[in-house]
Order: sequence, then structure tokens, then C-alpha cells
Amino acid sequence: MEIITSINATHRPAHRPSKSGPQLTEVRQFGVDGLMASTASCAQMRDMASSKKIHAGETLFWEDDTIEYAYFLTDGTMKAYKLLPNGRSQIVRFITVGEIIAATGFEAHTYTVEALGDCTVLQLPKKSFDKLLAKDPILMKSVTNKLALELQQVQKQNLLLGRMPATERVSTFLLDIAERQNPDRSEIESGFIIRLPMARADIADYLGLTIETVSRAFSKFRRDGLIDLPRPNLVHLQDQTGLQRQGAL
Amino acid sequence: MEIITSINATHRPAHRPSKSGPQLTEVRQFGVDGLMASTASCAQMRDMASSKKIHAGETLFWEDDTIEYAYFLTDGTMKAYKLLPNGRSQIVRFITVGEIIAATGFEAHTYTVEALGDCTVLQLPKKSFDKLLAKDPILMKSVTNKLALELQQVQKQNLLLGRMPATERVSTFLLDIAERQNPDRSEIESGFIIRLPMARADIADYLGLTIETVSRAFSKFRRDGLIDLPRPNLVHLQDQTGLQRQGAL
DNA sequence: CGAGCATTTGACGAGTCTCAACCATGGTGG
DNA sequence: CCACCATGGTTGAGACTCGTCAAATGCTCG
Repeated sequence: MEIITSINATHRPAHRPSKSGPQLTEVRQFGVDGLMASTASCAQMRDMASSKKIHAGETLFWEDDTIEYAYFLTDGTMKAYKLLPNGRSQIVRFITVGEIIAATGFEAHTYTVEALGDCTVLQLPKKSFDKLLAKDPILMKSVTNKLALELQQVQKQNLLLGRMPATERVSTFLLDIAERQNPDRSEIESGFIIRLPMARADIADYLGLTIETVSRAFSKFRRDGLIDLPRPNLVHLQDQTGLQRQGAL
Repeated sequence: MEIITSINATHRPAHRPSKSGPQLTEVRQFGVDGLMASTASCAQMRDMASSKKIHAGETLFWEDDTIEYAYFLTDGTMKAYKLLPNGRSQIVRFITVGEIIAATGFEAHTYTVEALGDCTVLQLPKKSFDKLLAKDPILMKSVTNKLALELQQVQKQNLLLGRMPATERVSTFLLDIAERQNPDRSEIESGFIIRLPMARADIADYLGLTIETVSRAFSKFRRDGLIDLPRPNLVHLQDQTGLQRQGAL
């Protein structure tokens, strides 16, 4: 846990003048996707932020822990999950580079966060961060937007968990990951290879299924020529439209 | 759709001095639970707000509609749901009096909202509301807190949908409703009567089950002496702890 | 009181989970 | 360098939950 050296802050002002009122202070982008703040806030964040390494399998914090820091993921992939008394677990989201892990809105964490591989996070004392939020409407707005995005994602997952059969859940999952890893859609059509940073057990816990059912879905897709599996966590998408059709059957 | 006459605004300042910085302007409570704003914002909201009646079964807006207004529910109960191409539907939340229906964070609505019974909503043009948000950090903060609360709720639902068997889903649902309708826990122990504003089909769509499975769960609870059903949408909780135990079986 | 709708109940089958064996991969130690 | 082991993934058989379809019952409202 040391003071970070570089913070990925780009020093150009926002591209287009913001619509939300006259722009009094220069706005900069923090090292987190789409997170914006005034130059002043940005500087303060840089001063307060420290970087922390989390090794594979270690947990960053537990559900119901009181929130001490705002966290941002700068390297690796993490899972955020909830537990039931008897050990059943449900992964609520996978966290990828550039995303906010936890920032505001709660007293206590609503899920446990654990590293899938080795990870690096940026942490800011929550109290200081809250002060910045209160003073910097632009920062506040961008954090709220992130929160809204997370809400939207969990709502979609709600639909998936409540109303989709197993194979459809898995195909939806694959297409989601593909889009996340290839946002500009450059090489979608012919053959795109997904790297799955998580184990089958995690996919199962994310989709509300068992390991076996997930595995069977993968096998079925392979038999049907929709995907190939050069190794367990490398998925070669061969027929994207075919996968999308999985639901409509 | 007419200008509202009374807006439920209490004219006392916040009970305890807010921790978030020095208090420059008086803070008032809007007609929505926990929604706070400066006196100025409050007045402006009052001016801009209009009240609108929605009859049972009518829909307020559809998923993917662009957001024109911020909405607050002042009377009745509504359901917010998502649809799949082939007609399957998943209710994401039930909206009760005093809650924000939609306020900020998105370009388009993420779910369709429909009235369960006759409802009354308060609506403010989104653009004006966004301006207020940008100027009033206290309002912004309280809206963000509401958003976080909704997120928390949907995350819980995620766990329920992904990892609980049918009877446990139903018992959890009943206990949740009981708590909502009796927040001060006054008459919990002996016998508390819940009014269900929604039909079995809605409960099913909320819990990711079918009407029949929900009905069977109710019947089982009645056979086991945990509840009584004087009529289909009146639930008499007789053994709260018994219901809570439903999960651990 | 009767029509229409919501809810309950029953019988059956499909889909998913459980349990168990098998296979592939990567790391370790002889 | 290779055999061995540990771990994670796949495959199979059977059980069980929940969904489907169908019929019966009960409630609500004109």
C-alpha cells in the first residue's frame, strides 16, 4: 500500500462543453472510465489516493463491513457476491478495469468483493471523498451516473435470473462479455476470442445455475458449432447470431 | 393533469445539522420520503410540479422511452417490469407511496411502469429537475441515496432469484412486505395483516415463478399454520419466525 | 343471482440439480 | 525428464423441483 506514482489523469479539458450549467472550473478525467472532476478535486484525489495490491482469491472487503474507503479497480478482475446463511452464493457483478468498486450511497458494503486474479485497486478515505463529492457537482454527477449504470446492469440480471432458461443465460453471458471486451465491435463477425477471467463456479454463481449446467451449456454450444473452446477459459465465438437466437427457441 | 395544490412540504429545517459541510441554506423535506432540498429548490419544485392520475392498469411510461419527467408516487402502488421478446416478464420492483419512480441517471427508462390500482404521481420536467440537481448538492445527494437504496434492493432480489427455492422466495416476499407496511414493528409478534395490492401473477413475475407455484406456496404456509388467507390478497401472518425458518430447510 | 375473472388444486412432464465418475491441465518431486 | 498428484472441467444417470395444461373453486361486481 503505497502512494501511487502515476494516476492516469489526462490533462485535457472535457471535449464538449458540459450541458449542465456554465463551466466555471476546468474538468479532468480521473483514471476511472468516465469519472470526471474539477482540476482541484482531481489534484486532491491524486494526493489522497493510495494504490493497493490484492492477490488472487483475497477479499477486499466483506458484505456489511462499514465503508472506510472509496475503491477503484485499476488492474485485474474482481467478483462482487452475496451469501446466504447456508453457503449458497450469488455473484452480483464482475468488476473490470476502470470501474468503481464502491464509492457512495451506503453506510455498509452490500456485497463481498474478491479478486479473481491478482488485482490493483486505488483507495481513497471515504470521508475525504465524500467531502469532495459535496463540493464538486461534476464529480458527484459522474459518480451518480456510474451508480445508475450499475443499477441498470443488476436490473438486467434480474430479468435473466427470473425468466431465462439455462442455455439462454449462458449465451447472454457470453455475448455480454464479448461486448465488454470488444466495445468497438471491430472484429465481431468472423471470429472473436473471449478470455474468461473467472472459473465455471463463478459463472454458475453469476447465472444462478450449477457448475454442471453451465458446462453442459458450453458443450451444447460447441456441438452446435456456435463456439469453440481451445481451452476452458478461452471461448471462440463462431456464430454470434446463432447465440443470440438461443433465447428465441 | 393539473398544478398540485398541496405538496406535503414540511417547513421545518432538517432535524440535525447535516454532516456534509456547513449549512448555508435552509433545508426542507419534499413530499417524498427522505428527499431533501434547499428552500429555493423546494419552492421551484413546487412551481414546476404537476399532479397526474393514473388509473388501474394504465402505464406511466415504457421501457426505452426517453425520459421526459422526474416522477414521484404520491398515491397507490405501481409495478416496474422488464419484458423479453416472447412475452415473459420480470417485475423489478414494486413502487409504494413516497418513493421516487424515476429521477436521474439515465437517458431512457430501464423499465415499464404500470399502475396496480388507481395512482397519483407528481411529475417535473426532467430538464428543469436536472438543473436543480446541478445547483443543489443536498437535493443531489438525497436523490443519489435513493438510487443507492434501489440498487441495494435489486441486488437482494438478485440473490433471491438466483439462489432461493420457491417457498423461500415467497416467504421472503411476505416478510419484506410486512416490514414495509409495518416499519415500526409495532404489532409484529402476535398477528399482523398484510394487504397485497398486487395479484398472484404480479407476485409470480416478481419472484421469477409461475402463478401456480406461488399459490401452492401460500397454500402450504396455510396448511402449516404460518399464515391465514381470509381473502386472496389479505395475508394474516401467524408465525413470523416460522416463515423466516422456511429458508433454512 | 349470475357472469367473468382470479385463485386454487391436481396430474404430468421438462428442465435443472445432485451425486458420482471420468478427463484434461499444470505443477511438484523423485 | 517423467510420473504423480491436485485442481478444475466435463459427462452421465437418477431424483426432485417447478412449469405446463386442465379442471374446479371462490371472489367480485354488475
